This record gives sequence, C-alpha cells and structure tokens, in this order.
Amino acid sequence: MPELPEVETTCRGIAPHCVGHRITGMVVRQHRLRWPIPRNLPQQVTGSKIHTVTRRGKYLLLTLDHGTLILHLGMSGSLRIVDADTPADKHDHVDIIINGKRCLRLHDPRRFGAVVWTAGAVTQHKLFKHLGPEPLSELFTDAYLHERARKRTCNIKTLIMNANIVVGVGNIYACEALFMAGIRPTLRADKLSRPRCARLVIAIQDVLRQAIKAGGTTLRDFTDGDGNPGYFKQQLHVYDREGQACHQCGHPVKRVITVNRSTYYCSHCQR
DNA sequence: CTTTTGACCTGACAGC
DNA sequence: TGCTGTCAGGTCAAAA
Repeated sequence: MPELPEVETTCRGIAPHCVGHRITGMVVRQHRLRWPIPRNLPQQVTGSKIHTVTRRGKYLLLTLDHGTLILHLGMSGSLRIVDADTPADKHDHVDIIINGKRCLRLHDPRRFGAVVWTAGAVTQHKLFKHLGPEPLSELFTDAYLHERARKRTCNIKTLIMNANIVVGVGNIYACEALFMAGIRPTLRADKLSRPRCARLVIAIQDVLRQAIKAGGTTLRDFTDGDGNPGYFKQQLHVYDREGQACHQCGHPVKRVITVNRSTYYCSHCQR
C-alpha cells in the first residue's frame, strides 16, 4: 500500500506520540513478517526512550537509546496510535507500548512488512547502503537522473521505481508522475533526453508533495496514525482508471503489464 | 554489472 | 453459497 507520501503521513502522525517518550513494553503476536522478528527484540527495546521518528524512502526509523528500530509497511501495513488496552484485531501483529498507556500498533494482513533492529549506523545497514537519494531532496536532479538512466535498457517506469535509483516512488506515483511529465512508461530509460529528465524530476516531486498534502492515497485500506484515510485518490489522473477518459484529452486510459505490475497511461498524452 | 522472474502472504472481487 | 482464478500500495534473492 504505502509509498512515500503514505509513509510520510504516518511518520508525521505518530511522531508527536512517540518522540521523547519511553517504551515500556513490546508485544509480538505474529513473528513471521517479511523477516522473522527476533524473539529477544522486546527485551532489547523495552526501557528505551524514543529520540526521533524519521523516514528514509518507505522505511520508518525510530532511534532509541542503543540502536534503531526499522519499520516497513510492505503492501498492506499501517501503524496507529491506540490506547494500550484496546483489544487487538486480526492482523494486529506488533504493539510498541509507550509510557504504559498508549501503543504504536502495526496492522499488516499480507505480512510483507518488517520490523528490524540495528545497533549500528542505519546508513551502513544492508537495507540502506545502496538506496538512492530522497526524491524531495536537492540531490535528486535532472543531471543525476539523466546520468543514471543513460546506460539503462529497462523502461523508464521500472527505473524510477528502483529504490537504488531514487527511493519512495511506487506503482501509483510512478504512473502519475509519468503522466504529468508526458512520458510513456514503456520508453527505454536510455532514450530519455536531459530536458525530459528535468520534466520527470519536477513531476515526481510535484506528485509526491501534493499527495503528502492530501494525507496520501487510500485505495483500499491505508490509514494514518489516527486511523484516517488519505484523500489523494480523487486527484489520480491515470492510476486505476483503465478505460476512463483521460483528464487532459478524453482518450481512454490504457493499462499494460510491465514487470508484473499494472501500468496506466494515456497513449495520446504520453510519448 | 543489468534485467527478469519467482517468492513471500491475505483478502476482495468477478464469474461460474 | 461456494468454488476458482485474478489482482492488489513492495522488494529481495536467484536465475538468465
């Protein structure tokens, strides 16, 4: 479910309830997520203070006294702040109890999410070492994208969804950004001119910023830290709109499969 | 090295 | 009602 705007929305929602507070317990009801949660993790984190809550790509990072808790929401995950005595629902796999009275609760039906602990520097962690720049940072420029695309034969949509190139861009926002930039998703990456790279960088940044402003996109089940959906779905131009009229030209939106993912575009507006 | 494919899971929905 | 097949916001590891 969650791409960068949804993770950012979650991050902003939970941070005020976490930062500066102490973890007084952790309950793991289901250890089998993307990677098994270590049996001794609750004892590792209990008693620690939460110093910061930040986002890197689609990962959430909770820095504690002696290390960092890395959370990922996978396809169907969400995090909420609830009272500690709220009965757990189906798929409520992990609770991080805060000050004994509230808890940060991970809900994830498909279990593609993850809870990972690292005592070392996060930037050196296997999962983070090779990540590309944040798309909303000054490091993500037309020059950078053009350089990384220059020798690639994969299609441009696959390239911008590659976290080693740029983080946070998933299936929805890749489709939307390519529409906004007027670029066909199936175009070979090495065929993209420098000016078109510039358009694409701007489009990615615009769509992510607008989606963050709307609290993310709720297609099925995304909710923020307080349980509310995101409202960006109403602003989608192509994603999940197969056969419907293009908002710019009226031609029906097409759907094709690339690398096993549905890809939506307007064959008239995108070349 | 890059690119492609399979794998991991549950649930919703369409069609029979 | 209930079965089967398809699809879904991600991404890692192995194969090609």
